[in-house]
Amino acid sequence: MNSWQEIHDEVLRRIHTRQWKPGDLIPNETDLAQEFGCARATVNRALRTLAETGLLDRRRKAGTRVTLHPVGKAVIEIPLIRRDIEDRGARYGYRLISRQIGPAPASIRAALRIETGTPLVHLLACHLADARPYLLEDRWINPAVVLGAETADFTRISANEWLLTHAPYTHGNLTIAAEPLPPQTAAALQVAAGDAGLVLTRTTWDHASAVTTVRLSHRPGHLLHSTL
Amino acid sequence: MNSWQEIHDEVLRRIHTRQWKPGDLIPNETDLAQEFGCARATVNRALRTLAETGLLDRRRKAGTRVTLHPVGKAVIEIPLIRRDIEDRGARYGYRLISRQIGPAPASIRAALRIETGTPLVHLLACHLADARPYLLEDRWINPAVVLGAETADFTRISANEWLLTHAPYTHGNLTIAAEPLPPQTAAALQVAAGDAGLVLTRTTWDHASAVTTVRLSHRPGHLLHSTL
DNA sequence: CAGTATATTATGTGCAGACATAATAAGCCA
DNA sequence: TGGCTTATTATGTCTGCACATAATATACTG
Repeated sequence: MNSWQEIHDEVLRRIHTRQWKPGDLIPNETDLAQEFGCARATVNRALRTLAETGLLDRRRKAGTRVTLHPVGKAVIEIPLIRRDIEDRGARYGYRLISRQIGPAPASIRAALRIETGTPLVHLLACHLADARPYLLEDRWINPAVVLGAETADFTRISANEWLLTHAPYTHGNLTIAAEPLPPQTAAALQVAAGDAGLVLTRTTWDHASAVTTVRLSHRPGHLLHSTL
Repeated sequence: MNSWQEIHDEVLRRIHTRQWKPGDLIPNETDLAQEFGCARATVNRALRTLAETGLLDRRRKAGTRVTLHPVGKAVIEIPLIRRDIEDRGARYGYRLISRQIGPAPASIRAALRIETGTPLVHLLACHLADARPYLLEDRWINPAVVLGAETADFTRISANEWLLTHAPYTHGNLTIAAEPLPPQTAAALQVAAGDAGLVLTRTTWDHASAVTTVRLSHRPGHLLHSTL
């Protein structure tokens, strides 16, 4: 027992078998290192990893205890839409519906924390799986931050793909909602208006500057999948 | 520059400023350690962390390169429902609607990979925020794995809460869908049938044994939030 | 020239020791 | 007793070194 993985698994076993119950204080790193016959750094790596997954609570001086109410963390991977579709075994297709440059409505300006009058690039595009509408991309790009956004040819390459290589971001946020699809969206997806669709809204930032905000509307029945 | 965080940030900066572009091979750990004036282990920690977030691709002997198409990873935290509601500043309430023990329908048996005839505990309960329905919990528990599930008093404590301290799990999965809420669900949530609701379905396992599967139906308009 | 054995190389990990840091406990003084 | 200072303790991290492991490049052999 001298690899951090083995120690990780052993500690996990003790938590699962309730040898160490939620709320319990577990032995300190030095003692565990002695028990397992390894260096303290090795124990540290194992416990740190478990703390990152939320199973352990660690505080200097206070010690390490088993988390009382662990919060499950589901990681949702958000791949390139092309990849997403191809990974499902379908042929990828893309069609630009509209492209405009001009001022944005208040809701978009608020999301991007941008001043009135700043012109944005607005794109509406449909991603197809086996020639059937798969999802609608409604995107606003801040050309003041993303150089070349005004001149890029979005009829050939999707903004989703173009931005990945032309507009790095430092952070962002994502909201997931179930919404009755509005008429225009439903029409583009070739479904009935008002059907329940999964809508992801994502806004990304480069430090303090808003890069882009996008609203991805999926067809009714679409599932988002993740492991715990 | 001798902490792994500083090195992490500096490497991140070089990726963001495109000093190192997607697909580029970056210097090896030994060289970076020399450049930054620190130990190789320190560089390793920084690069390993970046690789975990998906920004770097590392392979033995082949070296480290900037990921060509980084996959965004959104972490969705799934807290105890009580906490979720209380964190939103509302008063938590809970009401058990029904409790039955018996055989499960085929769809549930399939999800849990359980044989015909195995009796399961079936619960239907409503979680309230400020006395208003917040979400409906439709749960099936495998009492062969979860000791005490048949006798626990679910009128006082929600299964959501009880299981957390009585039924540890090793892994599980989660699917997120937008669905028109069926009449019974809508009635329990006091909304119109057919409205678009966000439905999370979660199944958890203890090694090879299914622990429980649950369907959480949110009120229309509910948002799931996450950072990138 | 094809196929296999061997060397090389970059990352992955372990160890012992040291110091840093945060949080608590103990001691002290008014 | 209340509030401040000081010791103690567990985790956090860095260093220098060693060896393990995987993937690739090179040399060799039939």
